[in-house]
Amino acid sequence: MPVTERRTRRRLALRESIVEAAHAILRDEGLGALTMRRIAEKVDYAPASLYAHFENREALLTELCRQGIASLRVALEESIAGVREARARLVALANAYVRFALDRPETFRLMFMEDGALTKQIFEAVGDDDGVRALGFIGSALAELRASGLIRKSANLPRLTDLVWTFVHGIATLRMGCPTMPSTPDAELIAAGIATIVDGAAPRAAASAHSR
Amino acid sequence: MPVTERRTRRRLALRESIVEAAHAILRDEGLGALTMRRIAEKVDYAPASLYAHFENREALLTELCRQGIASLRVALEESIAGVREARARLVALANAYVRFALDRPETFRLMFMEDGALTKQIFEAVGDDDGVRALGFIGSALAELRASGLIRKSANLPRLTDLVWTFVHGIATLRMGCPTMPSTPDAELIAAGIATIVDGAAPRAAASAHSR
DNA sequence: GTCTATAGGCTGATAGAC
DNA sequence: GTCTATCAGCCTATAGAC
Repeated sequence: MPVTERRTRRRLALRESIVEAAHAILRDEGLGALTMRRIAEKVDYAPASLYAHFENREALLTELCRQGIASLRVALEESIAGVREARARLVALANAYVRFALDRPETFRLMFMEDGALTKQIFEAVGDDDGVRALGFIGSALAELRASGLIRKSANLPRLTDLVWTFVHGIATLRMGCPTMPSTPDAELIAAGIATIVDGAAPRAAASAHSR
Repeated sequence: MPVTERRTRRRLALRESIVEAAHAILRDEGLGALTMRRIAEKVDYAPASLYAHFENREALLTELCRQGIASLRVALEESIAGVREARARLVALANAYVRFALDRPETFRLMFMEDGALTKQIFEAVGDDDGVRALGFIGSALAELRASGLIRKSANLPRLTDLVWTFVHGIATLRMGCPTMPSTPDAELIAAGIATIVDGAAPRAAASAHSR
């Protein structure tokens, strides 16, 4: 039945264009401006029509959140493509994370700073595909550092991962909420932070191998 | 003129009760529920009457923000009262900061996560009294560590302060936006983070004086 | 200073015709 | 599936009487 197939294709295309419009509004005008009416206007449909494609506003936000996580994963993945040294990869990941937050602040807000319950739910629903894998990049780099002897065998990898993540998340959120406050430039802060964390877990004798 | 004095006292008392009501709503129901109507209802006045005491809603939010910063300063100050060791003071400050964020999430949100412009303005307006001094506690503890030789003389103190602050802020914001995510318990994460940062700045030979 | 009344918006969501 | 019309509510802020 090629007729129904064409139909569902069209239907999906419309659904996608709704999400795209929502995405643009979120990016350009913020979450507060993201109303069903505004989206409808942008896709040139009546507001009521959107409810044939999304149960309600929250379902739409959930979809935006989902796509945001996928984007972040891609950005992180690209940031380490071709970077061979595990330590340099950590720095690249940190920079990409902060850049994502500053480039798409409203998306980042929606993903991580708005509603803890929603965020948790999304991360769980998305599962291994995107959410957890984003963190996995950090964990992998650290595991490689340990395997190559730059981090001591006894190091607590999950805790190191959490250290890196909270630190990087702190830069992103502080930059967003308090733009001028940490006066150290991002790149310098990131470099110093990663160096501190990695060196802090180095085998005793080689502790200052990379520090100045 | 004791008559006008009584009047201004009453006026101030009412103003304060408005702020208190607003504070309670913010704490219990969140920023979204903080409307002029809701506040008026709580203080048992007509909505329009509030405008005799605050120019508009934003002025009220600004006041809440101001008081939030003062509270945070007090919490930080109390956390280090009687703690003699500078290193232990850093840990106490970090714990107090995170605890404040989790105890009063909506206030913390308003102060640091909502509107960068507002936050910046408040911090500047408040001046040395509260805002900057809050950070000063961290800086002072680090300066003392340096003076006592636990941190090397060449250490970049402002950068170390930024490292500590962004790290701690990261724990707070991640806990709020993504409650279950960093699986390391707060206290452990804080202890590990502060230890890493302080030890990372220790004089070369004594680098692992405190680490296990 | 406090009130009532209201201007002048906005919102998410639904009923029911087509 | 899409529309129009609308429900039922919310909001900030102001005018003007008292």
